Amino acid sequence: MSAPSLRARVRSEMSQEIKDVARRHLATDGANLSLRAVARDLDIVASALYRYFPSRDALLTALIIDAYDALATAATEADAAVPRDDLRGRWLAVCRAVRTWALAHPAEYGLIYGAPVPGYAAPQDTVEPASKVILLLVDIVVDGLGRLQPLKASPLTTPLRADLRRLIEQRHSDLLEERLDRVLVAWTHLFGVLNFEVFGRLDEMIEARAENFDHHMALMADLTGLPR
Amino acid sequence: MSAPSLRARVRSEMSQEIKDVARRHLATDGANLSLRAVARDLDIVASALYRYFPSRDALLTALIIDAYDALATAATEADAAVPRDDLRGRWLAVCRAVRTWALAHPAEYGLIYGAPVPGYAAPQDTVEPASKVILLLVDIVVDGLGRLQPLKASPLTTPLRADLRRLIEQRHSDLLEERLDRVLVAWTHLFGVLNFEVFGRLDEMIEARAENFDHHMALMADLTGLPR
DNA sequence: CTGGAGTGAGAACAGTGTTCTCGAATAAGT
DNA sequence: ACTTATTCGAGAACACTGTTCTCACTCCAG
Repeated sequence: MSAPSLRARVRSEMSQEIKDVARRHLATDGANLSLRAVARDLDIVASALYRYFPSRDALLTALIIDAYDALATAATEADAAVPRDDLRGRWLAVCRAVRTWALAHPAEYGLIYGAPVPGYAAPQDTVEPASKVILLLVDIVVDGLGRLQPLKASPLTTPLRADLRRLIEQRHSDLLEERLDRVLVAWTHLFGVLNFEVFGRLDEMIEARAENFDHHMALMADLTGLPR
Repeated sequence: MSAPSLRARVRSEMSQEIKDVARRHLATDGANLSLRAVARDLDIVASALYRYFPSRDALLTALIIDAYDALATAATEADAAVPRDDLRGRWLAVCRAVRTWALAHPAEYGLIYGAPVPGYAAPQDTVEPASKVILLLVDIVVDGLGRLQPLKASPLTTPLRADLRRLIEQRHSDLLEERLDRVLVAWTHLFGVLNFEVFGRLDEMIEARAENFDHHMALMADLTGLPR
């Protein structure tokens, strides 16, 4: 669409460069990101950053959104690379992609799945990319309707069933509440294992991390009723 | 024993008071804890804090240790209040106690189960209280040996089995590798749900939080083979 | 060609963790 | 009981931080 106005182009390039440097600092300093240090690396004075991001929080928010997006595309691409009817293959591919990304970018993972800073309200821009992974898992199960294994009974209480019903109607898929429940269990577990692994809670306990992860996610596939 | 030397007593009282104030600040400011703000609340100058804690990190470490201890005793007491042979009752009591504590102290929970700051190595003092919850869960299962339900097959790879074997021998209990594996799955899941709930990832998804939690942990009890 | 917008530099302000020095108070040793 | 040593808090100082303002300079549009 017409001229991106050279100035606008170098501007977005500069924004990108700032985020890249900030990301690099994130990896070593964690969430205590120093604007002045970022500026130094860019041979720029700190106040100049404010032409691109109105505050430190805004920069962090941009990094958070980027992280969600990167994770989502990694998972989506992994899913797309597996034949549609290989449900377990897709399931494992998505889970492994999430893990691979998380291990490759621990600081950014911590930014989005660690403890949020109190008072920092996640902007609306983050909710859509944040829900991408669970939607992928749901899609896999939906694609398997008719071939899924029956679930061992585990009764849902009425209020919980209502929550599930609401979620199903929002996306107007036609899953049973029990089935969606299991997907949510699996989704919860996925990030439970990853938090433990990325945050170092498995150190000196489990050495066979990859095997452990695959095993956990296979159990979750069973629990969800994916056919073998 | 003997004389706690009045000076040592007021010293430990002061340390306690500092931690209390710091805890209060933690709840509102998150991990960016300001020493000077804490000092102000105590009508003390910031440098005076260094008589009690050699650095800000040291104060945070003390808070972390306290948090682990508080969580561990909450869980232990909950377990002790249920008849020994009511395995599922004990299981649910422990899980609920962890949840209750986490929801009552979200900032401290985030401190110990959120993303760790890079470069901050958890001191040795934290590993023992940190493993208390999983040990409680293991104990419940061990107390049920002979009454446990057989596990649906889900083969363990050799390296993973070796990890589990090593853990079993460290504590010289006589669990099967498969059984310990399920306890670890349940343990992982416990903190997976709690991270989601405490860090707000269930907002606008699940309203029936308590029911959801109980349901998840009951599923984990099933998966571990606790008799009904 | 000229006004206006976009950009970066620099100074300034309030806040931070940390170190050091210096009196005052308290405990310990003789 | 008197002196010596230790502990404590205050205060100043240093090197940082995020943020705001003002001031030049450059670029593009009318």
